[in-house]
Amino acid sequence: MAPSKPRVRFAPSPTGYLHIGGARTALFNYLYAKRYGGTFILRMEDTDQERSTPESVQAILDGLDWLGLDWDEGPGKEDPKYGPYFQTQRLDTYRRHAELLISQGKAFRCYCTREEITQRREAVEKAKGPGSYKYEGTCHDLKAPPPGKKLEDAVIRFRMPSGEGTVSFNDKVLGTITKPYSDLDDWVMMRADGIPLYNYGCVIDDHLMDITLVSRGQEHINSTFPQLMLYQALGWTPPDFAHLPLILGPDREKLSKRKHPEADVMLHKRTGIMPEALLNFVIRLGWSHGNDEVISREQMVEWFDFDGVGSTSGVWNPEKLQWLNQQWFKLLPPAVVAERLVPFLEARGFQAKGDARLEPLVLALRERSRTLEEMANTASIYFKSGVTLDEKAAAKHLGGDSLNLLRQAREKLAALPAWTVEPLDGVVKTVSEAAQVGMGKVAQPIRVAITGNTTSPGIGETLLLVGREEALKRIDAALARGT
RNA sequence: GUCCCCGUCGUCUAGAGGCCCAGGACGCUGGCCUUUCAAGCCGGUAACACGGGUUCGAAUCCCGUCGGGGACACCA
Repeated sequence: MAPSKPRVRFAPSPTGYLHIGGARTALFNYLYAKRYGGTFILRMEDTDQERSTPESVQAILDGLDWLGLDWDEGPGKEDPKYGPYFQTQRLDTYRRHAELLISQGKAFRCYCTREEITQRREAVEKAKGPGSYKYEGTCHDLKAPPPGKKLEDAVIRFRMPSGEGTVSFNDKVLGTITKPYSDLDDWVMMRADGIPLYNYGCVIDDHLMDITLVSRGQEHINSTFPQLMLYQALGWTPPDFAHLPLILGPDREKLSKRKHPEADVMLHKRTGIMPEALLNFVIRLGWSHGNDEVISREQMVEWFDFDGVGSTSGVWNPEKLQWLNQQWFKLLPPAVVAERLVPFLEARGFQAKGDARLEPLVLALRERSRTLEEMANTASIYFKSGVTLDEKAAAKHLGGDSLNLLRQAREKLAALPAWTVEPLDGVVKTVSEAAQVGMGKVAQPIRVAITGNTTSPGIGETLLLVGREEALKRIDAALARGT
């Protein structure tokens, strides 16, 4: 059903970090391209001179890189046929097409100043009449600059066809959407300085780059109509469109950089969410495949299509994100998780790289942690020297009889030929059986002594992770403290 | 204000006229397991916005109401 070789794109404007909505748009486009053997293009819409920065370009590249969303064409992967993928490097092209449209009477130069337009708009809005402001057509039929104005002062406006008419398109997720000409007006395509505006540059590029399907957020639905008018004026066949449902913040408003810190993709990297989990979470916001929840990259590629995309906006759900992260802890090879954990450990001042305990540590903690940050936090007691005892825990488990049991366990532990899980756990068993008490009576004092607290992985595992020397040292400290 | 989109458990969703007095997942919660905490397993909680139609039959189709969101720039 899909075009045999779709060409899709992700076209962010580099005005800040890569945000979640953008990441999901990129994901969907990426998956669609992969699924149908097409091409995924990255195009930088850097025409906003005030806000675009090289740092933002880098931030977006870094974000996509972290998520593993690699592009086939774009910055660093130029294709000679399509030219540069930064809009500011394509200015000639926009100018050329604008001149063509002017010569055909499909666009015109407008000399109204920004101030004048703003004034008129405000007047209309104040009047509280029905409808919103529409350009009055002041410069519609000018053949030359009016007195006191120069050709270079003019912006270029699109000329809406006169008369009745409607524009419509069949959206791949929303179905047919129609709008009457009367809702549209002569919009600005290009500023006097030759910088194209979104609706203009976007169309020119999408067509010239042979884009077959434009998938973007639903906030762009209304801009599709003027864009369609442009395709028509240029005599070009428009691509297909697929408008994605929005992602909402906890306040149920569109997830935005301004109001929602969680909109920053890299924030999640910093808090220890893994890309597999973030992608998994984000794809389930607005797309589903039956009852599947935990979905791998391979399955996404195999299953994704726009017919699975829903039309209702989804609310950001941090609990589910964390749950998914834990699922991925358990799905990924321990070595991979360990590698990702290292920077978090190092940030806490531990020399973790190359430590042989890393993988056992992941194995022990992945069922008890939802983020790498959390894992690193609970891991810190295995890297520190010595331990601070929790008062309540010590009071409960390091008194009288418990101390005796701990002493017995300490002797057996010290005598062990091999410091591995089974014999370690065996000590708890032997000591408790000999003393005719439950295993908890023996395990808890040990646990408190070596971790300072009442909760940890299994005693054998914990002893192993702390290490023979350090464990005995901590037990001795606890023993000494009790006497 | 105008235009556009949307409306199934608190949240993400399955559902494309009878399989649904609505299924899964997160969360919350009861139990089991158990040397602690988790994890796991078993169970519970909770929804078709409302009102009219159409139909033998509607969460599914139509209309209206209400509610939510988005867009209305020489930003993208």
